Amino acid sequence: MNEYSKHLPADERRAVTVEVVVNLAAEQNPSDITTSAIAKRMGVTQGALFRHFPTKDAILEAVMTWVAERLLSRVDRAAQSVTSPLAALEAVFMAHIDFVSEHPGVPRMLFGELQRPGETLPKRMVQTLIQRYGERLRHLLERGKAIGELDANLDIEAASVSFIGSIQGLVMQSLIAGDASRIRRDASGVFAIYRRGIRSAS
Amino acid sequence: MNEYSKHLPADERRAVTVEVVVNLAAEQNPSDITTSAIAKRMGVTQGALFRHFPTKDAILEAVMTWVAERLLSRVDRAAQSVTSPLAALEAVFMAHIDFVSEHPGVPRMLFGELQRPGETLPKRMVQTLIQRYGERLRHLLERGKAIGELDANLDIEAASVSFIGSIQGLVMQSLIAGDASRIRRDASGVFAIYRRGIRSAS
DNA sequence: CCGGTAAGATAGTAATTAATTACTATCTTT
DNA sequence: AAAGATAGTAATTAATTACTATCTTACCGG
Repeated sequence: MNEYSKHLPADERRAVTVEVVVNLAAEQNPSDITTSAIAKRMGVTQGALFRHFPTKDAILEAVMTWVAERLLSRVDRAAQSVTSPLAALEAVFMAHIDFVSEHPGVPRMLFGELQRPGETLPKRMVQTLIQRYGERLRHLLERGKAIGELDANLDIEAASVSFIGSIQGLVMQSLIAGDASRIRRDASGVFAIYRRGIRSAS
Repeated sequence: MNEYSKHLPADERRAVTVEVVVNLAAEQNPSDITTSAIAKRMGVTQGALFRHFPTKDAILEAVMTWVAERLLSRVDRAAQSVTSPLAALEAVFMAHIDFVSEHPGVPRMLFGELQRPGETLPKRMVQTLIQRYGERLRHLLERGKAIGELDANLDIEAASVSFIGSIQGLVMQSLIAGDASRIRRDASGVFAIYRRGIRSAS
């Protein structure tokens, strides 16, 4: 009765599909994931996938929905766990790091989607996700500035870009080292520099 | 007698090929660049490519060599233009930003290569490039620490990752906005936060 | 227990990919 | 100007891609 049994109800099959894509993205270039590879990993024939999704892009859409829900809910939970904006930023950072440590393929999928030419739906979903993520960051940064916790002259936009960039840098480093566990190990050191860069002088 | 004329000498043809790949990478997902697309852009048939390169990967190798030479020489020149390590870091940052502004496809190609499974030669070349880049950064960071320009407790490794991450963050931001010129515009603000994060308290 | 249906298998399609072939056009050298 | 070398063409290859049409099986409510 595990998820590898044949003849799953359609919604469970779709859920399994999404998980498999996320797992495969951790192992290879996300844009090279084929429907055959997905089906094989599920223990199902390739054609069977199209019982549940009209196109491959529909699969990617489902994955993006999955990512957006999981990531944003974690980030929001982390932000609400503390009152200080600066502490909230750190909690968000670590929650994000936890997320990408568990799912190393996700940031690479997002980055890959952004590079696709034209206006695909999955690409739009990624843009929306990062935009919403950025709003939360800017909100925290503004609050921190207002209560004097962050530098009065802080460039909010640059701070938001740097925040995401710090995570992206950790992801890239783990790719070079070929070691996903590096992300978590180096995270606190990287955030320490970032914190020093944005907080008030006092 | 321009570069689009037919019947180029082999070395010129190879040089043009590399340039075309770099340009194409700015417009689409680098891992989706086909040999047909490269040939078409050059005004040559697809098969002609294989007169000058044994495989597609050989083309990518040539591109990586091109990138490594250009990027590292620019970075070294920038670092030598000033004596202060902190000023050198800023000069390197801006030189790197200039480079990716002129060649927006390059950081995406590197990132994409790193995601390929197995041990391809182009992938190894990217790892070597970034490793050599990191050595230069760590050297500057150590020097800055030694002369008291940078924070005495600075985590060199984290500072190196953050440096590259800051650039990666700018690249990602420009992808989301679909506007390569954003990289240059936001660069100084992002570096300002980074500088604040690493320099000594005084 | 049985009949209908949802889920999967089988076996295709057309398009695209990198790479190879036999041949031709164009330079270069003597 | 002849002859050899170099560079490019056009067509074709096998493999792989996303997707589809048809047949078969397993499950579930009565």
